[in-house]
Amino acid sequence: MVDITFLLRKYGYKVTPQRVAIYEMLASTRVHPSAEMLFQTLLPQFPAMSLATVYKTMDIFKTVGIVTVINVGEESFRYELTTDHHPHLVCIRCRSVEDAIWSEGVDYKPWLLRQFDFILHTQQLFFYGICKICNDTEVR
Amino acid sequence: MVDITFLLRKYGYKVTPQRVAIYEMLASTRVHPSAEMLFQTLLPQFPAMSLATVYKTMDIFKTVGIVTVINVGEESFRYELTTDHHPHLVCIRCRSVEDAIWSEGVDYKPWLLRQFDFILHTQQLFFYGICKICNDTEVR
DNA sequence: TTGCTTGCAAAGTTTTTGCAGGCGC
DNA sequence: GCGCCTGCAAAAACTTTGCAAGCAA
Repeated sequence: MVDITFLLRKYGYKVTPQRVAIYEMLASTRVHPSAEMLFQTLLPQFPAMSLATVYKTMDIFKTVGIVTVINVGEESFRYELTTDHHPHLVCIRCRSVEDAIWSEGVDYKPWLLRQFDFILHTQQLFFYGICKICNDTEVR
Repeated sequence: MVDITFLLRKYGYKVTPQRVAIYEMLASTRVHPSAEMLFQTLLPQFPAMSLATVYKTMDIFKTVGIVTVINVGEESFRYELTTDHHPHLVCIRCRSVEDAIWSEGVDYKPWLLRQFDFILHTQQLFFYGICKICNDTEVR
């Protein structure tokens, strides 16, 4: 957990209610919201809020490094607070995106360097399939 | 290698020069082109061609299963002919996307089912970093 | 007060859709 | 000849940008 107020100031950005609210929104959800989802969720709290503010805030959060952008093949991007690397489980039926715990994660860095002279910075693993809930509620 | 003529007919689609050319384009490159790249490359051959045709053809190819869509975090999607699963090496400097040979690939299917009740259909692994060429030509 | 931020609106990108003429079969 | 395809243009969806007023510091 990051002190968003401290972090923004540290990088020379001003602390505004919108930015704090967007951060708290991201910190309290596991759905990997899109800009539109964030916007809709915050609208009751900030009736005059603009989508542009969400995008501009995402830019700052990306710059500061606390937000990671993911794209699971939809039209729009989704955002999550940056954490240790973990794969995403994307349900091809309900479009949910969940985090997978990656304790048995493989370190591909040496392999990539040896085989392809490729210097690994980050990685994104997406698994597409049917999630537990969809499988349970399947029409049989 | 697929007989695109046969395949299109099999699914009730007509065989047009554009569709064949797009297929051959995909079969002869390793750059994972976007719709725009395909369009620009085919323009000399089909001066009247439209981007819409590229998109419509991609739809058909997806339906038929010979094209896989990948998104490495850019604004636009990239396309490749469907093959066995393999990770993609995305260079964060030159934006190139290369295939990695995945002989030592791990089968995550049992693990995902056991840990998350998740039924794996497909997967996408992206490794982001610096490719060999960029590393060699780096300004030191 | 200073100047970064916001919200609005307009513009920019990428992709989709509708339609009339054209071509595969 | 029939009906799917193409190319064009318009539209849709998402994101970015410019600007005037507002707020953080």
